[in-house]
Amino acid sequence: MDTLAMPGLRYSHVRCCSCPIRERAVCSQCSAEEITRLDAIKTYRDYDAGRTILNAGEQAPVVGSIVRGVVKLVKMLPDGRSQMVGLLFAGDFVGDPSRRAVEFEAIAATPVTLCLFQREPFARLLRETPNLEQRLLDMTLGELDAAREMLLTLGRKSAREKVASFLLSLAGRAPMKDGGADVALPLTRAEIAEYLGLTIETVSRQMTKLRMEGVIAFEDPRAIRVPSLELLGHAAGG
Amino acid sequence: MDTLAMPGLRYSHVRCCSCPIRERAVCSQCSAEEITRLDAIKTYRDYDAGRTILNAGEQAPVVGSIVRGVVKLVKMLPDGRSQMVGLLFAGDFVGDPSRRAVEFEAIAATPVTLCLFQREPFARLLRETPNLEQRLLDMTLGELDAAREMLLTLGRKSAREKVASFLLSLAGRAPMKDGGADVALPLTRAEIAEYLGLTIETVSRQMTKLRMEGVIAFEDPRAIRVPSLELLGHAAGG
DNA sequence: CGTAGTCTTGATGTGGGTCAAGTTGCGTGG
DNA sequence: CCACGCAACTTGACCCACATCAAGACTACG
Repeated sequence: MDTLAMPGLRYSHVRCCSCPIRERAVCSQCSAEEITRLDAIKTYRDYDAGRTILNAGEQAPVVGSIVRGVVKLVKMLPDGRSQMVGLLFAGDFVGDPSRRAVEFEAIAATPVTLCLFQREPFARLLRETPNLEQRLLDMTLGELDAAREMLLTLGRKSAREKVASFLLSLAGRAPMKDGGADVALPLTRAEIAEYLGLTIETVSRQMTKLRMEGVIAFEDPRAIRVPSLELLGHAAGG
Repeated sequence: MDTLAMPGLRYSHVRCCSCPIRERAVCSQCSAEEITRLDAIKTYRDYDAGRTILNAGEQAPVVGSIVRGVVKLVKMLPDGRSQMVGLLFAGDFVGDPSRRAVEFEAIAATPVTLCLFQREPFARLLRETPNLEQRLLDMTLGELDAAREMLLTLGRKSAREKVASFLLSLAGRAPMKDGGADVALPLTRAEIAEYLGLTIETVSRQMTKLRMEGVIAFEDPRAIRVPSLELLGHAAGG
């Protein structure tokens, strides 16, 4: 397969020791010897924003760690309605190493670099490497917690609280500057709506309202400043 | 502690080999020798319906398998709004063996029997027993899938579809009788509403409507008959 | 300079929440 | 045995938050 001929799908190589997610990815608890074994079966791959990484219903041929960028997990109903069911960042793990087929699409929301493993060899290594399996279990429990937090948000929060909650979760990852946070939004309004179970228009209106009230300030439509995390947290419903 | 003095909290003992969830619980992949080690640290405990098993915010002292009954996981907002974020059945695992504090309450929705382990000894055994850890990872991935399915339901489905989806998921566990399913509802209307992000009244109205249309039939308020899973599936939005 | 994508804003409609009343079934006590 | 209280459930009337429909502003790009 001539990958150079495929737009938005490029390969590159990085040694694990200089990998930006070495400290927090699924491999973070591995010994030097274990890292060597992982190194032997890994591939780096780049995806353009919008590109599909895994298809719903298929048994994914690969799993991997996000080295850079944001990946969204999207579920669809037969009539076309869609709901984002996960949002993954650098260090997070994509795919299911057991035989199970994923029941959602994984799509690059921004330009993404993955550290990919063939599913089968990785699953075998997983079984032989407790450090790897323990870390994956821990990360999966973390994902489960995050999904449950989203259930509360989708089930019980108002549109205003949903938008504030989303911005707050991003602010938690953003660089702080004199008491506030500068947040670059990795998602379009349509994607935020898809994430929060709302429409584009409602998201836009709530962001405008939060801006009017001074809870957030806009640099441009895709970048906000949060002067007080506490204030935003209050708008998020506690 | 004199447990006999505590109403709704009784101890009993069952040998693992005659345990009803031996084939599907977290211990299902364990060897006879590993089961012996689990047996040494396990306790059976009964809970009356409504009793709290784990408190939100606490580092749970125990984890365990559901031997019998239904456990609900509930998250609360500071102002009192609450959302069920999980519904667990016989064989399912309750609690987080890693140090993380659970961020929800686990409550017995029906009379429940748990096979309990002290968290620390179990976590240690987990690290030394790949069969146990692999099974727990697999079960956790299953829970994550279920949570993501609920995200789609809460985010995008109508009240009618939500109720139908809930009944359909129960029908999947219920005994079949000539093409249909007889479903005993383990939850009150209030709990169903808490699960689906609705109010009691809306749940009641949608159930009435589904009954009028012949999608379901009532034995009594807590038991329904589903003549056609396909019909119900259609009402659930596919 | 035109076209397309993103975002905002306004007008209107509706699904489901809120409030209120009533029914049913059950356990408790007279 | 019935009277009472309580919890679960149902049903109706009304209302509002958010969806829908529509239009327009802004930017990026060929």
